[in-house]
Amino acid sequence: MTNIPDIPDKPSLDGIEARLIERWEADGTYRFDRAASRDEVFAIDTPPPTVSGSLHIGHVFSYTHTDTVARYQRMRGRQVFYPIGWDDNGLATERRVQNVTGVRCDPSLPFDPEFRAPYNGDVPKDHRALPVSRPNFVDLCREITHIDEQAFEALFRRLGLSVDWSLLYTTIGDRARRVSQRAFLRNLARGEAYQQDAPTLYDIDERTAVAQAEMEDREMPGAYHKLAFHRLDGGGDVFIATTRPELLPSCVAMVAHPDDPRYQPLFGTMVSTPLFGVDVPILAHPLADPEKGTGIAMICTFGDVTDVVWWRELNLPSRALIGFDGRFPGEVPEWIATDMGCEAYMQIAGLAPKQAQKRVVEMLTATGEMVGDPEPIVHPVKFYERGSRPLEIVATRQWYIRNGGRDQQLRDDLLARGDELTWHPGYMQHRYDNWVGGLNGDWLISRQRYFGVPVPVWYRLDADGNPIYDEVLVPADEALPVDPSTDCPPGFAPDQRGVPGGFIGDPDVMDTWATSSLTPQIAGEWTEADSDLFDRVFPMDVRPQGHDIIRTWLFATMVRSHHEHGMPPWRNAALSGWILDPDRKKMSKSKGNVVTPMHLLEQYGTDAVRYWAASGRPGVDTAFDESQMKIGRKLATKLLNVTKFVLTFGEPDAGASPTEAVDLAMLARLAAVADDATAAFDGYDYARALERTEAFFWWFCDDYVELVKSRAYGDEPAGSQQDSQAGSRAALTQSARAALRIALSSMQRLLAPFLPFVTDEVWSWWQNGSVHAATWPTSAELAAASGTGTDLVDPAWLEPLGEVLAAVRRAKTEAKVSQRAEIERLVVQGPTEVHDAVRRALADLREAGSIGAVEFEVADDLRCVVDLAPVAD
RNA sequence: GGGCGCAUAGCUCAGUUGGUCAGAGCAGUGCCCUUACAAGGCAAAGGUCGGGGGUUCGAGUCCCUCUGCGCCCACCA
Repeated sequence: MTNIPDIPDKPSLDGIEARLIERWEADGTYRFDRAASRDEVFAIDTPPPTVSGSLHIGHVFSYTHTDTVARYQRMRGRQVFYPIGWDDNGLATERRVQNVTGVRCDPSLPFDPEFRAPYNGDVPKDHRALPVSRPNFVDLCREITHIDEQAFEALFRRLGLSVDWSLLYTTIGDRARRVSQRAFLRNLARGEAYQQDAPTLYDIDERTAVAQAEMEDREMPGAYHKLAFHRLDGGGDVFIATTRPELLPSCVAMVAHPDDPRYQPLFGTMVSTPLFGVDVPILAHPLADPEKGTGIAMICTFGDVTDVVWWRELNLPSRALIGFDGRFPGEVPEWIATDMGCEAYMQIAGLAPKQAQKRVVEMLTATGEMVGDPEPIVHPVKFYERGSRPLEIVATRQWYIRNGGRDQQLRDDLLARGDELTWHPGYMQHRYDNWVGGLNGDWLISRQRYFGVPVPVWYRLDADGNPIYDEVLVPADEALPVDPSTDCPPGFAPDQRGVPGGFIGDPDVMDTWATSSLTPQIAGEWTEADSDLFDRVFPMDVRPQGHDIIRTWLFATMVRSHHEHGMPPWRNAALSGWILDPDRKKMSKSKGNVVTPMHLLEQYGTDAVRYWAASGRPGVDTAFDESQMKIGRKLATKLLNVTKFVLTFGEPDAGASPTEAVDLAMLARLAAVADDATAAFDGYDYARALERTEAFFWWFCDDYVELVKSRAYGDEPAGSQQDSQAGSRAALTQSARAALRIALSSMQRLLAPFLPFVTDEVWSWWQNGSVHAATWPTSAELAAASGTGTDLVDPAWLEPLGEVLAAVRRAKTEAKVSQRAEIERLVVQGPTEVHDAVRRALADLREAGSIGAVEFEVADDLRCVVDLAPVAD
């Protein structure tokens, strides 16, 4: 079982990371066995980090949590499927590439094989982005992400993640594109994916549609403008308050609540809009809020999401003006007929909303149709989460996947799927339920961007060369992945592209979530030729992720799995909290309070940083705290030293086993800790497992080892007092040495998920193989190893024993003498149970405390009287 | 407007079916070169468990309510 110990004279944590990372890789310590069956496997749906983002201490935090669970399950004997991927496609990457290289994509340009990016970082402020072709741009994206991915890999390896690096994938890679397109086409075939021409939230800077899940509200300054609409019956004016007077030319109606007595008489009558003189009806709808503004609103196509609802439910015409470029068209729209209206419109033609608003207000002021000054307010405005200007609503043709946002049955089904998961912590399910319950439309997956998985379809062109969007041409399955901008649909030749009667490729790519929602399928090699992996790993055991992306990643993955497999993609969802800076603000790049992780790993050692991370309980936001890392480093150092100490005694004799009460009690206490840690890990509560193990470990070092070290040395007992600890001195020594080693082995394994480096280092001093391939300790194992079967003594009596030991130390501390100082006489006052406890370990206690005589007195409470020996000088 | 979470020593946090549950670590203080560890060890001190009600023989622990902080969601003219 054991080697000859190979213990350094001066154990050190320095440099162990590099050495062990290399050994793990060479030995395949974390290699997944592809022959394992599903019930032998523990499968993890690892989050693929967005490599265009910055390396963040948050990565260290949450990935460590998952890694501790992976290591635990591996030691429990499961084949751990622990893949890793990089999420590299998508708009985030495009923006990073634009910022770093100083280019922008212009899909109308031809490919330039000689192209080189003008910059590599440090783009001057006054630089105007250089237009490049789509293929050139995509090449640049691939280059930049490759560099980013190497930095991520370096960090994740240094962090000691026990992922199987041979399973590495990227979301722009061939397999991910193939799986993503195949899943989409199957959604399409089943009617779960569809296209629709409808008002869509649109980012005019990025020139792409965005999904509900990607929107966020921001508090923005605005102002109520009170405008006069003129009743056609000559009954005077009707006043509305609006924050967007520039949308006046898009007004299609006015609306008030059906129960509002102020406006009931006007329902069905017409008014003329100020400035533009367009006649619009006054209508009733329950969404109108009598409390807001003047209680009556103008409906524009489209100012906000409510306008879309009104437009749809009241069957109103569309008078949309703001286009893809975010500007008003240069021509007067047909519905503005009056000379004055045309003149007014020309004042804002070609302008962006902000400038248009200024002009419109000036004109309204001039005509007297605006009452009073604008009243400043602060109100929430919808933004793309990565955007810098408010979203506009533009009518466009887009692809959607059904997610229950328009279908109560599907919504209920997906809510029920949420119930099938076990959530850690449980209250996180509320966020899922909340989100699914509040969806107001299907999932918009098409993006008018470039670096992503192409929507894998083409459209027939009619005799005039216009696309027939109802005639969707799909690729053959074996052709996947395809790029419709260069590949041809089945049955067509390249020269038919773009010509009447021919075809045209869909120009869009899919949202990055449309691909990352398939991580179980991508990592599991779903539908891939010659692979039976998927059936061995799906459904997966756990999805670990941040709680902030329940509405996006978790939900999207659930939607895809529900459609494709009719089941949840995992059994458990484990949510990590965020890292807060010491002032309890969320760390983010924009706040400038981000801590980069690599230097921390170098300064404190990986184990120490992992210790800090693992102290953060599941789902709980945790403050960044370097003092915790110092404690973690102390723990790792202590493990080095105590291992060295225990192993110094040499191997116990063959057949030796713990027999002494204090040794057996220590092991019994450890057995309870092992069971506690096991239960905690089974519930994904790694933090609790660590806390219990750590508490035991320090008690073991500070009390137990101090108590038995003299006996373990084999020293002759001091003094001649008859102790209750019977048996030959040699047998007592063997008992201590055996117990120390049994405990050491268990503690190294219990700490291995948290401190993978130092535990494997100390394990290698006396054991074969890696600690990470060793078996997780259990109470049954400890009972067997202690040679007593299950008959371990109740460790409760260790408590009063510890108190007596502390009392002895206290007396010496208060007397300001060394802990080695001799004690002439110790009187233990207390109940007889305390006497019994002390007697069970009397010899150990006397040697540990350098105690001469021990006397006992019966009392209600435990007290010790300590008579120090006279100082010798 | 709806929902969720948090509020325990100066700091970071444990306290899982209500009954040694008032704890740990850090910081601060004091002591000790003790043969595994001085980038260490030992110890003393620190809190009316956010406020107020209630249930109970008994409540950080359950219920109600209030306050503060944070987060998620919402159709925000």
